[in-house]
Amino acid sequence: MVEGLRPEQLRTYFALMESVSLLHHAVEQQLQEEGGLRYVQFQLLARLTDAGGPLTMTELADGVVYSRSGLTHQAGLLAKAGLVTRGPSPDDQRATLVTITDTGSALVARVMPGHVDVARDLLFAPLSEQDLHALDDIIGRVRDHMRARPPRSAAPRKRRTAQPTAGTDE
Amino acid sequence: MVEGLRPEQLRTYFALMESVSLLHHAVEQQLQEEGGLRYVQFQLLARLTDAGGPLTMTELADGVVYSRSGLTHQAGLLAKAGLVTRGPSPDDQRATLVTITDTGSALVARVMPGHVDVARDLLFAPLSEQDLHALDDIIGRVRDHMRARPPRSAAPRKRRTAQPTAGTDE
DNA sequence: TATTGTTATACTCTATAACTATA
DNA sequence: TATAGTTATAGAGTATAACAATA
Repeated sequence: MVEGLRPEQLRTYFALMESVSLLHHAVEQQLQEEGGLRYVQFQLLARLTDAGGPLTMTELADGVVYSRSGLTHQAGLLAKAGLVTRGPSPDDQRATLVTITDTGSALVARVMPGHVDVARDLLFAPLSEQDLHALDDIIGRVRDHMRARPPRSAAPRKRRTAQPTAGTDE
Repeated sequence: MVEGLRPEQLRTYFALMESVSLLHHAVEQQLQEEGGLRYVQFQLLARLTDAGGPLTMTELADGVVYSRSGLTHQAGLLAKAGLVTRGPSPDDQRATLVTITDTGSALVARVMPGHVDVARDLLFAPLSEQDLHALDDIIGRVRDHMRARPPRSAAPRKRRTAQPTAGTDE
C-alpha cells in the first residue's frame, strides 16, 4: 500500500514544514539574543518550570532530545551556566535529578515575553479566533498521535551513506 | 504592549513545535536510510524538480537555508554525489545555475514513496477530511505571512547575555 | 539482564568574515 | 557600490558505541 498523498496533502505538509522552520529559526534567534539559549535548552528549562520540581534525565528528555548523550550534553551546559543543578535521586540511585535554579527561573522569565512576541507575530498574527481553535484542536491531536507512535520502526537495518547516495538501489 | 499569549495559544504553539520536531526527525531518518539524504538536500532537489529547470543559488536558497555559505556547502555535496550540476548563467555572469541530473531525479523518485508514507502515517493519519482542509488553509496562510516577514529585525546588534556556554570558566 | 547516565569520539551543519568577480 | 558565490574556519549540536553503576 504505497498510496501517495493527494496534492493538497503534499502541499499542506510542505507548508507546515516550512512554516515551522521559519518559526523555529526566528525563535532560535530571539532566545540566543535575549538569553544566550538554544531552543532545546529553553525547552528543557520550560519543562522543568512546568513540572514544578526536579525531573530525572529520562523524564526531561522525552520529546525534546533524541539521544541520551545529547541530553547529558545540554544538561551539562545548563548546569555550567548555573541554570540547573544535578543531584542523585533518593528513589533510584541510578537516576539523576535535575532541578532548575532561581537563576534559571529568572532567565526563563526574562526571555519569555520576547519569545511569546515572536510566536504571536509570526504564527498567530494571520489567524482568526476560529483558526486558532481549529489549529489547537488539530495539532493537539497530531501531537498525541505522534507521541504514541513508536520511533518509526525498530531500526530494521542500517545504511551508512555519509554522502547522498546516487542512483539505483545497491 | 507586551500582551502575552493566552494559555490556549501557548499550548498550540508548543504542540506545533513538538509535532513538527517529531515529524522532522522521522523524515530525516527515512531520507537518510532510503537515500542518504538530509531533509535540506531533499528540499533542494524537490525545489529543482518543482521548478522544472535550473535555478540560481539565490533562488534555490529561499526559505530552505539561512546562509549563503550553507547553501554552497549543501550544493557542493549534491554535486559531488552527482545529483546536480552547476554552471554559469548566460544572463548574469555572477550567478551559478544549478540543474538537477537524471540521477538526482531518480533519487527523488525513489525516496518519495517512503517519504510520503511517513507524512501520512505521522501527520495525516489522525486527521479527518475536514481537518485536512482546515489545516491546509490555516498553515498556508501562516506560511505566506511568515515569508512576507522580514527576517525579524535587520540584525540591529548582536548581544550575548548569560549564555550557558560562557561565564564560569571550567 | 535491563536501565540510567556519562564519556569519548566522530561527523555534520551552520554561520561569520574575508575574498573574487561581475552589475 | 551592490550583488552572487565561494572559501576558510571556527563553533555547536547530535548520535553511536563503550562503559560504570544500580535495579
